[in-house]
Amino acid sequence: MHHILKGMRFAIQKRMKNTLGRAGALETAHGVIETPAFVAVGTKATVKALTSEQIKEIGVPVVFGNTYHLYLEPGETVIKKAGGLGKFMGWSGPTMTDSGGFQVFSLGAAYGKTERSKIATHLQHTNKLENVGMLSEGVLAKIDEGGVTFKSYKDGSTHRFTPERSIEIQHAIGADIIFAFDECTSPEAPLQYQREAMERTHRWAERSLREHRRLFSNSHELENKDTQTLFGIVQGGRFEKLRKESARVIGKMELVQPDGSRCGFDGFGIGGSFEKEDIDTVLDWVNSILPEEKPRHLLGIGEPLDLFGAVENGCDLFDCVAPTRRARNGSLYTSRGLIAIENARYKNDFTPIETSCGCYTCKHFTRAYLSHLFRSKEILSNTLASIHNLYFIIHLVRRIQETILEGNFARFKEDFLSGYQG
RNA sequence: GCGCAGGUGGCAGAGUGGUCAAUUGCAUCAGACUGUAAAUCUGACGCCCUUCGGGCUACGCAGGUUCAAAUCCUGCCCUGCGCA
Repeated sequence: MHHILKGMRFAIQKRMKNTLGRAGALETAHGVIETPAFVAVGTKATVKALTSEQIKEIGVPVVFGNTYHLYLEPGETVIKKAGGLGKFMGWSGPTMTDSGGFQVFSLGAAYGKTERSKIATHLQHTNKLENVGMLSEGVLAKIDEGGVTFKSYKDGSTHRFTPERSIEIQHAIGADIIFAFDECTSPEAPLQYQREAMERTHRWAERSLREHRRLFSNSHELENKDTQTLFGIVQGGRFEKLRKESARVIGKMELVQPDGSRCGFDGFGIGGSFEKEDIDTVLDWVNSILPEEKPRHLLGIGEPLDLFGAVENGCDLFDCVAPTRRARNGSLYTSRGLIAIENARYKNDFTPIETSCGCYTCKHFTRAYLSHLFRSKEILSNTLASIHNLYFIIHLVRRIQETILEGNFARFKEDFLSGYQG
């Protein structure tokens, strides 16, 4: 039985002048994503504190689950039996899964570090390989050529991910867009290690692609498997030479199919670690090389101010835990910058978080109420704050998309930046 | 009235002669958070001086012992429990 692989349709509708930015539309089996778009992170098949009904109302275009976490619990077979990630969580829109590559970093090199951000602000570069922490005691992830051996952060049990296993799990989970298994390195990793890791990530990318195709050709279940698409991930840290090399290798990586046709990745993830100031530069290097007709997902970024630069430098999709995590920690977005809702000054502030905001929270509740919910640790605080923050960031990116189409992105950016204190 | 237990920083509650301006939790006041080990984490928290550091006042009240007391002694005040 031979299926024609539909592949993913991505249409660029408008390109910005003098930058790499563009607006487009990405078609999935569960709906069209207008890009640029912000992807809501739903690691464990839940956008924390929100129901699928709520995320739909907020306007979330895609939900981003995590292979490692879903594999640990409830296990991919449960999700497969449920009918896939979307059905499992009662979400009818598009879904994506991360490959588990980020956990190589957060459970490996970053494990136990007070500073475990992938965004470095005060980097102390080193040339010592041991700083990567790949083999040290207590670390929960160990990397070798074949894959990564993990210890569960939950019960300490040992598990192993290979590119093939990650893809197999992602097929079972069944998201519309899945990612190749990669290694996200520490921002502190030296050039030599970054090169090693990048080259390994390239070999893993090819194995991921091969396994993805193999599972398709072996599959007797039609379902919607032939609509699942795979993104390859560009790495290379903060090094120009590596980033460009990675973009070239991943961008043109292809397999020859048994029928003679060639297939590469359906889109690209841009991963890894950055110094805050370098993000735009790195994106410019990478996106000038990646095939422009395919979508690019900037992994794990970002904050409002990061998004403008990322869009101008050619990215189409973004996911970030910031809005939901910040929300749960009482840090709320406003057009003038973040506010810490628990601060004493909001105890008697009976205005909404943002008067002009159209979200459910702002339409019904005051800062004083939110402040009270957080201070008294009421569970509703998480939900109301998450609704607001997600709405804020999703609509910010939606405005970006609209203004690109309308041709006044530059104006919108200027207006936003003039008000927002980062 | 008698017996027993006890009075410590906003609260709870450690400490029971020096290393105590005093453990810890809560509360309070700030800060952090970027492919979620995160409803988490960090810091400050008697007063004064510029940070290091230094000075001052403190463990119910008043005296005392001692080189040295939140810690020992005496008296007083107060609280809880039990007995009359």
